[in-house]
Amino acid sequence: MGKRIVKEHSVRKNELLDISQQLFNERGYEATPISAILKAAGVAKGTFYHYFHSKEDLLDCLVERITHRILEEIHGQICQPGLKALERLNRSFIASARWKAANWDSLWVLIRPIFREENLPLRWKMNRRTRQLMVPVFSDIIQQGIEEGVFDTEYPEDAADLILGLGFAFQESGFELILSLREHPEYAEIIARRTDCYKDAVERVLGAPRGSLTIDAGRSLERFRR
Amino acid sequence: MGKRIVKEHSVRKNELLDISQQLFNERGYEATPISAILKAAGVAKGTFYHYFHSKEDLLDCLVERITHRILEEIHGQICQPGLKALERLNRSFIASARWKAANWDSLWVLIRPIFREENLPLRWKMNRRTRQLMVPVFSDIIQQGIEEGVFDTEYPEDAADLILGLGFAFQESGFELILSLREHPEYAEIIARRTDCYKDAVERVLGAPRGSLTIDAGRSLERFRR
DNA sequence: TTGCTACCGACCGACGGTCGGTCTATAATC
DNA sequence: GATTATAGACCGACCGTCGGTCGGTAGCAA
Repeated sequence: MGKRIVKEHSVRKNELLDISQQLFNERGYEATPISAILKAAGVAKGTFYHYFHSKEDLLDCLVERITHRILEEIHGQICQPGLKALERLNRSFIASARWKAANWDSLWVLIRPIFREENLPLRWKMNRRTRQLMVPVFSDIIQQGIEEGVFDTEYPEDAADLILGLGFAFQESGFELILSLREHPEYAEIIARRTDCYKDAVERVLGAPRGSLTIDAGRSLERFRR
Repeated sequence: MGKRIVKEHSVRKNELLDISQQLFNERGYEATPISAILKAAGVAKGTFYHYFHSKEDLLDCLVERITHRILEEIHGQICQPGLKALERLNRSFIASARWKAANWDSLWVLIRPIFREENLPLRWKMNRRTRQLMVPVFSDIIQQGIEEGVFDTEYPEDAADLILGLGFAFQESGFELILSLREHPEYAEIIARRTDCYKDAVERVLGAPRGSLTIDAGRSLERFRR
């Protein structure tokens, strides 16, 4: 008979989310049985289902939490009035990169499995949700940029969606390279080139002047090399 | 005691692949237990594992088969010598669309679940593999286009990858719209606009002249309306 | 005392995967 | 041509694990 420890609803829920996130990072979503979460949390099966309808519901909650944190990070950076569109766009790239860097730091050893195939559902849901949340933001920036005369595109909203899609596509193909960076250090060059290409593509899609954007994957890549 | 029907290796394997593909289309990959495949094929558990290492191995085989069929379709269209780069690119878009149209026709009623979330693994693997197979093809075309002076980009290979990624991103965001086309016929306009936007984006990324590409999602969309 | 909610854990059906073994078509041997 | 040997196609009972259920219990507040 396990001892009964009562906690406030939100406390326990966040506890379960924390543990799940960590385990998913370590082993992957599908490879992590609920039982492992229960054991790590010191909680019974029924308790889990008191907080989540299903395993997938847990994943959804996790995605919601993570994406909102990212969004807040970005919002904080670009919401100051008086910023030019280009500056806001660049800042959002930086904020996103910084968030990733911060989290990758705390995870580091655990990070690799995230990119491995088994975490596809998590990554996909995150991308999807991020897109939903970010399209209005980007759309707004692009609109502003058009008015400022630095961007040239017909439909800001669609352009926003395309850019985000482009980002994820870049990310996906980049992961494979990043993962094999240890065995093939020369890939670093390819990644750098590809990032440049991505930056260029975004500029072109937005009709922005060449070199007006700043995207550095370099920083966050350094730590993968060792 | 089931009767024992012996067939040639490749025959039985393709039979299993056909049945699996259909069932996956109908119910989704995860929601289709191996037992259902066995029942539909009139075959025992052991037989299945005689042909496939695991359920995921089956999925991989399926993806391999499908992607190669698409690639053949495209290859057949663009391999004729004497074609200009623009023509080859446009033809590959058309071939891809035609292949989809042909297959969507034969499935039609069954198509919706393919786009639903549960078939993510299949779609993702298909995209990934398609990208691997298509990058050299596109890269080649882009290289030719640069030499012909119609394209302007620094790294053909990276551009090819980005374009393909862009296509999948476009696809992903488009699916949601397509699925809700019945309830909201007005979305057709949005889809058309977005397709135009996508076409424009590809042109820009390639540095191709405006309006030089032809991508019609319209045709294949018509049948979704009813 | 009552009632609400966090919590428990035995239990279930379904699923992916294993395994020892059987049947059959073809080739080798006499 | 009959007999035996070999390979591999095929079988289905069985297993461990997983996601999910359910009837009930402990703690706390009114």
